[in-house]
Amino acid sequence: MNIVKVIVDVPASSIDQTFDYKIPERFQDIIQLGMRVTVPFGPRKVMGFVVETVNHSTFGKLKEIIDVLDIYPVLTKELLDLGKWVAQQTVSLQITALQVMLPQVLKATYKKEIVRMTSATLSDELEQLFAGRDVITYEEFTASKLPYVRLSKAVQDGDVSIEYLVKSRITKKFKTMIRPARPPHELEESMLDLAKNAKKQKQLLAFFIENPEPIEKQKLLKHMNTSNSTVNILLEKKLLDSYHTEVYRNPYQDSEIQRTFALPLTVQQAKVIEPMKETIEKNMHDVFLLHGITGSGKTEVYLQVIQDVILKGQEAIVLVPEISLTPQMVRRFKGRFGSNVAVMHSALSAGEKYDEWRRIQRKEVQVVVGARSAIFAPFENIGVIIIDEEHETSYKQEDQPRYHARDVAIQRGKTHQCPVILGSATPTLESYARAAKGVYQLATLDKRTNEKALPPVEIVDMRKELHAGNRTMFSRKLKKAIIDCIEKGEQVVLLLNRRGYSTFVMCRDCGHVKECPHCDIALTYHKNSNQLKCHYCSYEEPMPLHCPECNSDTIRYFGTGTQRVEEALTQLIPEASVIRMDVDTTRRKGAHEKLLNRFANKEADILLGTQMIAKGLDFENVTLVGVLTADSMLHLPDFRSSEKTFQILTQVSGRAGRHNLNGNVIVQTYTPDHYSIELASQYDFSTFYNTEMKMRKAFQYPPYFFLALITISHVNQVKVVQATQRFAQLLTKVVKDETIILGPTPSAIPRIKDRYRYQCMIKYRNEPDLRIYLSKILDQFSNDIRKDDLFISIDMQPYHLM
DNA sequence: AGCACGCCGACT
DNA sequence: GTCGGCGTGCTC
Repeated sequence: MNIVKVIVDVPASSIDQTFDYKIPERFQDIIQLGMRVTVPFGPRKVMGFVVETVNHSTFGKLKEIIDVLDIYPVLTKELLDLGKWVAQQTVSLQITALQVMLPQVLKATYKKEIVRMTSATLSDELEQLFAGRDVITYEEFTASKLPYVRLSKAVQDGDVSIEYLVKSRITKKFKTMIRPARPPHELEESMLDLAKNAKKQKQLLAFFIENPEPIEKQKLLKHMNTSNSTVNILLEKKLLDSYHTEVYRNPYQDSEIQRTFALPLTVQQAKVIEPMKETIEKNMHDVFLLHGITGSGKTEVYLQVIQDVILKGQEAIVLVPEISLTPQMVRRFKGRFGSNVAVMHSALSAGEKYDEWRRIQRKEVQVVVGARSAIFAPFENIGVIIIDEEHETSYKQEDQPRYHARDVAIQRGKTHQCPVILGSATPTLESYARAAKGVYQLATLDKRTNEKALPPVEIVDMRKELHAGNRTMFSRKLKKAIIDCIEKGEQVVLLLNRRGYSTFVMCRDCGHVKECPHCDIALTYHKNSNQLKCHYCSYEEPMPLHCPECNSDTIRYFGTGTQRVEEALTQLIPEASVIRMDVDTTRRKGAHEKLLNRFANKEADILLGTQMIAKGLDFENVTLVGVLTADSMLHLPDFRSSEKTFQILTQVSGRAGRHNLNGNVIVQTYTPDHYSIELASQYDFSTFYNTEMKMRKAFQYPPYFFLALITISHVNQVKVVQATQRFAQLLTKVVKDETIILGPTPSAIPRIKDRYRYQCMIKYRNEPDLRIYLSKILDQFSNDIRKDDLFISIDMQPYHLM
């Protein structure tokens, strides 16, 4: 085995294959599958992953590996294979699929340097540039505006050389440890030799005689109430010894979390958990769809399943949507499994993520709780994979590789022969349909653990409010309920379903709406800065005083941002104190938790927010949940809009009356008869499922059809239309007759950053080779992509049709 | 993707 | 002759 096959870090479709390299003698015993290496690639030097070791190559003139970047492989054989699978499934590049499995710090960065190779005098220009140094950066050369030929000439003459550097961004954190340098009895002897007044030194030695184990310097100083100098004296006398050791950054201070133990299960929970445990016991793969209403104790089921897996010596992956990965949630897992848990969360710093990842890699933990990308945790003996809130759209990655964590989970479940548990109060139609067909095992929890009924939901018809002369965004009923609630000393959660709504600016005289000059989308008004901003590019401009069209001064902003609701709320109910949660108030790290803590401590009567307040929050004093505009997302051009509306209403309703107090839910809408709103108010999932399935069937959408979305963009509109047309035609030739190809149609946002966007939708039932067709067609466009700046994106099973 | 190489046209 | 611009082809 002296040859390796390497996937190099060059994201281009023509490079999406392995390249063979010889292993030089010095790396023979070191190199392993899944390690990162640097290799020569043309004139450059790039990072690559070793994906195979072989004895011979069909390629003639092999180059040698330059360097090995890892001591331990960063990817297992399983993950290498999984990377290939992900790339195939999502029609993306293998290198992108492998990169996404690793923490950011392991991604290589490249630098070029120009190194002086001779002591002889260089040309005047170069001497000036080097200014006495031996090495300059390539950027310095570019900035000097010297012709490139001067450099290439000097390289040819051997006067200078261009060095390609591959750097990694790893940072490690160290701490100083102190330990006795001699055995206790020798320390005791030394203690007698110390000066009489050396009280602190004696105390320190006494401490180490009692506790000979190494201790962190910081802790020692604090514990002994002494200073650095005392320790230093003892270090100099060689009585103590100090050394550095690496510390993992621990974003959650474990010690403060109280341990919890398995709760007694309800009859339903016990019944549901049985087949799961059996599957784990027998090392079998199966997919369970755990359909459990809010408060039915899904988490306890997860915890006890994981407990079994740990006892078996296996590992567990738990996926949680980004927004519900709150400290509350983390505490539940750390409380049960202590430091045996790693947490993977996007709010962690790059260094923290790397540390958590290494704890997994080194098998220092058996459980990982994390958002989407935690599905790639480098465990080797997985016993269960759990996906909580299975319906959450954040499990689908929006950029390449556009994978869905659920699909990856099932793939890994198959290789590890372990169960996958999908949990939700409102499963996706896709999953529920599979459960109905018997592909997944359906497990139902329809009783709450506290035996309390779900809070009653009241629908308020906002059209009637308007007719009755109420022009505010609060119905009379909701207003009264809020006041009553606050009077009783209880709290309110208000959901502003803002998607599809934003604060756009319109002239009341002529109806002119301010749009972004680079994107076909209305600008959004930001009150703090009094600026109009585009949410798709970085464009911004000051809020105009007069309409640019008719010069009228009646230009105003419309829509219901959380800021406006807050203002209206304080006007309507001045005595209420409000905490507002949206992207603006939660941008800062930790802000999210702070706001929630303030609300939990009853520092405010009302928590007002967007989607992010609908998930998993549990406040015992909340008895009223209000939804201001239930139907705001219903009119979006998205075939899942009914499903999403049903989900969010069900989720947020579950926030009321979770404990001793009884809850109430008020839902305001302009379309009270819509089935998603009506059925959500009755918590009737199965009727919703049946109704929605009929719609999906009629309109040929998932789960009856699979989707693939091709989006093509270019600055020239004609070119985009032509390219999209051609793509559709090429595809039509190869697919089955029953497969539907729609388009070219302009995308929902027809222009972003001055690029026109057209798309083509593929609806299919059975096209085993579709991905191959797509990549072949993509190859036919390679010239346009490379030279003409054409951009083509392929999204299999898209979530957003934009 | 990046880089070299080669050809061409423009400019000194 | 010198330089930049751009099309082409290659990367184990």
